[in-house]
Amino acid sequence: MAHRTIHWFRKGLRIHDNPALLAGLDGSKEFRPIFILDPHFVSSGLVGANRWRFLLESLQDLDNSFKTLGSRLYVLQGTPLDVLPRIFKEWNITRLTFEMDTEPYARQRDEAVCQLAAEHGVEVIQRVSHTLFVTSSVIRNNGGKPPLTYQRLQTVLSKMGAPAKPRDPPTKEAIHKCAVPIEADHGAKYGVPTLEQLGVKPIQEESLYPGGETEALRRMGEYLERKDWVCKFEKPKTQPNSLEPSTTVLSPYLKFGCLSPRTFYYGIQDVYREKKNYTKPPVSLEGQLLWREFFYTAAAGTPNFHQMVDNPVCLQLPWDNNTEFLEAWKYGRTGYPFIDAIMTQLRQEGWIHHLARHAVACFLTRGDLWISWEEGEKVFEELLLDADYSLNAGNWMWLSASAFFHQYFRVYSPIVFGKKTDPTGQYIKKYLPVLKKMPIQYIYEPWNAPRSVQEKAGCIIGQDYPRPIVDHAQVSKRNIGRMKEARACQANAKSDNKRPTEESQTTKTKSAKKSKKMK
DNA sequence: TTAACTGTTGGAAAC
DNA sequence: TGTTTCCAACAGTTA
Repeated sequence: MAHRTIHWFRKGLRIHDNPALLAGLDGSKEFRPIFILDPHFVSSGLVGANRWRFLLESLQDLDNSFKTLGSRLYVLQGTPLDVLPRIFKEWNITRLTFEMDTEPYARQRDEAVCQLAAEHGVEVIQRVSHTLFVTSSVIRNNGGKPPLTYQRLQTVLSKMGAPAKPRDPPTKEAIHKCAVPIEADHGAKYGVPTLEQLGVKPIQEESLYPGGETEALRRMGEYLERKDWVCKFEKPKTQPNSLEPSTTVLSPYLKFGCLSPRTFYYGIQDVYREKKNYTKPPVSLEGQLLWREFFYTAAAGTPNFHQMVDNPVCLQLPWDNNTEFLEAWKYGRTGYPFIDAIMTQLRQEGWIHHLARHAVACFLTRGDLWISWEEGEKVFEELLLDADYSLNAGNWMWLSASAFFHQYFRVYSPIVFGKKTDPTGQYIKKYLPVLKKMPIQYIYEPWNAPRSVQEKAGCIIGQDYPRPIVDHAQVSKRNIGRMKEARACQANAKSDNKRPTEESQTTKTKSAKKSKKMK
């Protein structure tokens, strides 16, 4: 039987290595690729202008690809649960294909969609291609629990063999034989909307990192050509504050699935095969893809991964509520130029280096402001082009020493850390032009500049640029103490919970004595 | 010539 | 994928 199929793009905005798309084309007499855009989502403020633009550019690129293959992308406006039943009927659909998504929101949505499809007699095909491995298989191979250390993940993966090889994009013939003829008013009815049409005001005039599969593959190719660089890549040695990115900036493309992780993975393997020596995970380029896999697997196997409460892997901490501090951090007004420059780059460009994320995340949470990592998670979710449920939550827990990472006394200094790779503060001057004339010996701590120096630099601290909102030396010390206390408290609670079962033979008074001793 | 002093470096430990 | 402090070792300087 020949199908009338729609392939539903959500992530996976690409035609290369797209097994669900290929499955949709197979055995179809009618085929339409769709994307569902919910305009109500625009006003939610959850997605910043830069990422909206990235998405629209990616859709435009997808539409162009289908054009050359003899079809078009159908962009439909509304919610999936409204749009899908309508087009099931209108187009007489018999089959729906899409890429598997492990995020809780997506799972819930897809479950409802599967039910809807069943009601309409529509067959559903899902394929995994957003991660290197099938997260549920990794979890199964680890005894039903997600690996919670990188080492453990590597052990489990070593038993699972290599990731599946990427699939070729569909041929023109494969599409041609089932593409529905495009109507003259396709653009008006199903075209990709512009930013203006969505009512989104751009932050930058042009995209520093344009969205789309074409740009993703170009960018990947550009970096893979630098074979020495690929083989010598060590993430901790790359710079958080270089004027141009010191890493690939492929993360937004992986987030939206403009680039297949498997295509990138095998691209890296090809380079390694040519050279004798190359770096190894976790610091290598391949290792970065495995970090992504690590957090995807952890998130897929942990309830409430994006929040502290009812999240079994997350340390429970008594964070402060402090709107004033949070706003200062969010808008780059902490008075620490290194922190403020990073937050400015994030807002303007939608991408900051991994270690820059470390610096500002540590500052917001356990280092300085003692504000919940969930607040930072929300800000990153809005502003990052590569904002990704699993990686965002996982890394925020890591940096706040709430999960995965526990050496809470390792605190980044908002003054010292940036100096190592940018002693003259070029990065700060680029993003905070108000400090352009500040002499380099004061650029990381301008409040120490004598009044005459501030005047000469045209930047009075407390007037043209804020005074530091906290004294790092003071608050970081206090926060380490709070962290120590919270961890001791939790350790006690844990052993108290365990005791009755462990010592079921002994009397209650004995265990009470013991718990007193421990304090 | 050398003991005493100063400053730098690097490694370990503490936070 | 931290930073600071402390101390020993060492080199250079001084009286």
